[in-house]
Amino acid sequence: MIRQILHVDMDAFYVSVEELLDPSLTGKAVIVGGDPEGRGVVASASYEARKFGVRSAMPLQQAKRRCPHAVFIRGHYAKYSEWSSKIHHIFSRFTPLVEMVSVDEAYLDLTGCNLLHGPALRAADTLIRTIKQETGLRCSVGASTSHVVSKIASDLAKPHGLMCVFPACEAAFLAPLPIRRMPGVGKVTEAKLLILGIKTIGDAQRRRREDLERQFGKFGEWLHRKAFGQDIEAYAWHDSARSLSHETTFPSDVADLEIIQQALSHLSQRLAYRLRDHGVKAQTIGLKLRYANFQTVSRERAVPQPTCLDYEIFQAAFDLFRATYDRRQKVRLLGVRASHFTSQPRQADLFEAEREQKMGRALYTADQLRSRFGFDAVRLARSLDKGREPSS
DNA sequence: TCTGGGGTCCTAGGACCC
DNA sequence: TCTGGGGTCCTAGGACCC
Repeated sequence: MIRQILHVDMDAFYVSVEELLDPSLTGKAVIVGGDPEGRGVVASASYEARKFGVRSAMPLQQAKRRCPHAVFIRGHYAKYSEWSSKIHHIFSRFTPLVEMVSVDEAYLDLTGCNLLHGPALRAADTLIRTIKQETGLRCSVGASTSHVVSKIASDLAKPHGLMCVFPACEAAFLAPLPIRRMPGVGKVTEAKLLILGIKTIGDAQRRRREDLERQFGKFGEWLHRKAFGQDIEAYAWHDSARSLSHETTFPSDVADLEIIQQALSHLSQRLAYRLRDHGVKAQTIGLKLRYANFQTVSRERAVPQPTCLDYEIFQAAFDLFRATYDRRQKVRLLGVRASHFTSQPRQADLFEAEREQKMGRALYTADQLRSRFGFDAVRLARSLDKGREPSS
């Protein structure tokens, strides 16, 4: 049976949701990301803003220079998730085999669904219309026999388009495209490939697999296969997260230990809250530290006992910080990461068990409040900002 | 130009064990 | 005294994606 894979990509998703929330934005240059004077980057830009050269991941200050009249919006991320669920729901009506790769992107496996939805091209067309009709959102779709090809096709179809690559045409379709079009080939890899004379996907097709493998290891073998539009596996698909993290970039670089401690505490609390929400404990806690000069270091360490407790995570993160920090430099960013999850209960002596139970009760109450009123409704002592009343 | 925040995966060296 | 080889785990860093 011939595989039928659709890749669906929402057009300017965040901006489009903002337009639904506030129709007066429609047709304007809109940039979601935050304060244009701050240190953020563009998360999503309307097509009107893109006319001025504004792109995703561009520093907001630069976007402001290119498009001074744009409306800058911080972003309503909870709303984006809601709309993402609505879209997911529509996808599920076409096939049970839906892989949401991010809030605004999914693969649909329609293999064997011909009787239900007709040929892939028709099914894709119906899908685009249904989404537009039921949500007001627009999307682009790629259709082919594999994930890579459909992904690249939907990219070329943007905005609001549909591109179908018929069976046995995959390699010929890919051949003329620049190698950078291949998902997984970024700036760095592109540069390495160019040195070897691989400018297009067709160039990669003409190399011997063994040569690519010798030069690039596992990646070389991967590239050779993908260049012909072949997927072995659908996706490296995990239903549970492998790591969770929070990080923050300060509005301006910081040397004050008090502020650093507060930030680490706040990040630890957010992280712990999410670990409990996922029902897991972390065996490894990590710290990310970016200096003013953008030099970035990370440290991680296995903790004595798996944990999901605010204070223990903070302790671990702060220990790593003290062992790592170079006092001569100011800090731009701090991050805390948890990984190596276990759902196993930990062994604790009686004293520990009692303490943890008390702690657990307090945190349970805090979590309840947070899920109703938002994370910052409850703050533990260390991250209470000086001179500011806690919000509850 | 001045570089977010949340993730995943891969590589490579060293420790450690058999 | 000089010296294996393989396997796995841990940690740090980096490329990439949205």
